[in-house]
This record gives sequence, structure tokens and C-alpha cells, in this order.
Amino acid sequence: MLEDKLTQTFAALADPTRRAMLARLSQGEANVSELAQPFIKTMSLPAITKHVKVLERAGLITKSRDAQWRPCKLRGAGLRDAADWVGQYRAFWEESFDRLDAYLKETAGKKSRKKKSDALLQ
Amino acid sequence: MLEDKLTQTFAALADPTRRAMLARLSQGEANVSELAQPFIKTMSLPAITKHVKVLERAGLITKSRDAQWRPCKLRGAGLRDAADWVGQYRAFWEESFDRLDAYLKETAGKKSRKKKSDALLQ
DNA sequence: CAGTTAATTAACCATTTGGTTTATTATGCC
DNA sequence: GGCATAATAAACCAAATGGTTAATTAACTG
Repeated sequence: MLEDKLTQTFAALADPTRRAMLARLSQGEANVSELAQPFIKTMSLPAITKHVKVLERAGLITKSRDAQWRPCKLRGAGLRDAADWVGQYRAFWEESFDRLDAYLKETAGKKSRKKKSDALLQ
Repeated sequence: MLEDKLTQTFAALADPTRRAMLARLSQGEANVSELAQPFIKTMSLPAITKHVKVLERAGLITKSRDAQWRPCKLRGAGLRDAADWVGQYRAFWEESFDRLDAYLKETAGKKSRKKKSDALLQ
């Protein structure tokens, strides 16, 4: 994945309105006004349109056409790219570890109580 | 985790310079000028300082003091929070699925070839 | 103490972001 | 055709972001 695409993806996720839209879409397709519904008291429709566009350009959703409606659907691959990037660092939140320890466990170890430390970075 | 903290975390990840800094820190502690090293031809030190501060405020790194140096280290919990959020959507990138199918597999199923679909959303 | 190194602060600037209001496009319906 | 609905576009604005340069703080070193 392009460096810049990942930037767009994380930027798109860095907004609670857009994350709520993804949450809504995880329950099924929705058109723009349906996505707008929870926010329409506090935000204009053009603002919603913009948020949807950010999600679309980031590859997190796809938008199609049905008469005057624009049904949107979640695009798993977009979220997977973000998950894959973050996943590189899994070893850093899986309890106690250090790289040597991890190396020993992965190669020769068998009795250590600590969890595995994945290879990190490209 | 606070809604707003997640926003800060994703915003911090939405920059290639900052992601590169995290990559560097995944190989071990580094102080600010060490983090700056790959960028110092193209960016001033105050710019680096600002990036480091964004990472720190997002909870992705911690910074301590050693004389005039400021050793930084990766904070796994910050990345885990991001990973956990994205992980809610795992079902959407793990091949063919739908919520009913997932439900059946998780509760009664035993022979389905499809991968598991986690419960989504709060 | 004087000088050097590490890092930050302050003030500033351009661009991007997230919102607004008003106007427009496109579709379906009577 | 005329009207209502769904969505977008355009123009604008304030605040945030990502950078700069110049000045400052803090610590070590000779």
C-alpha cells in the first residue's frame, strides 16, 4: 500500500463522526441521508457529504448509485491496511518482552512464559 | 478509552514522519536528535520536536530525561488502543461472511470453512 | 566561566480541515 | 411540467496543522 494512502486512511479515522459512520456501515449499507441521521441536528448535510467523501477517498467505504440515493458500504480492505500497519507493533502491547527474549523463544525457547514477539518493520 | 484520545491517536498516525519515528522506536529507545536524524536534511529540529510532542500527547510514546537528552520509547498501549478499535471490523476483511453466518459459527457451527466474525460495535 | 550540544519556546506563515449558507443537479412522483 | 427529495457544489470562514527562523533553556565540558 502507498505510504500516502495509509496517511489518508489514518486521517479519515481521526474523526469521531467518521468513525461513527463506519460503525453504522458495519451493520449494513446506508445511503448518505441515513448516515447523516444521527448528526443532522448538529451538522448540515453538506458537512456530512464531505465526511463521506473523506472516507471514500481513504478507501474505507465505496459509494454507488441508486436513483437519487448514494448507498455506501464498508470496504474491509481499507480497514485491513490500517490494521496491518498497526499490527506490526503487536509485540509492543503483548505483555513483557524484549527483542532478544523474543528471538530466543522463536528459535530455541520452549519454557518461557512470555508471549511471542513478532518481527517488526518492513 | 476516551473517544477523543482515539481521535488523537489516529491523527498522530496520519503522518509519515511520525510513523517513521515509531518504526525507529520499535528498534529501541532513541532521543529526539536520534529520531530527527533521518529527517534533519529536510526538516528543522523544532519541527521534529513538534512531531514528538504529537506522538507523546497521543499516548504513543513516552519521553523521559537524561541530562540534556530526552530518551523516547514506544508505548504499546497506545498502539493497542488503535488496533483494538480497528479490530472491531476484522470480519469485514476476513473473506466471505455475514453476521448471521458468523453467529452460527460462533455458537453452534463446527464445519463451516469461513473464518470467524467477531461481534461488532458496542 | 565560556563554549558546545540537546531540546524547547515563541512568533509567524501557508495550507488543510471542518464547518457554514446558498445554489444547483438529478431523480422520482402526481 | 411542477414539485419534493437526495445529494452535491461553490464560496466562504475559523481553527488546526505542519512548517519556518530566531531566541532561550538546560546540561555537560574544557
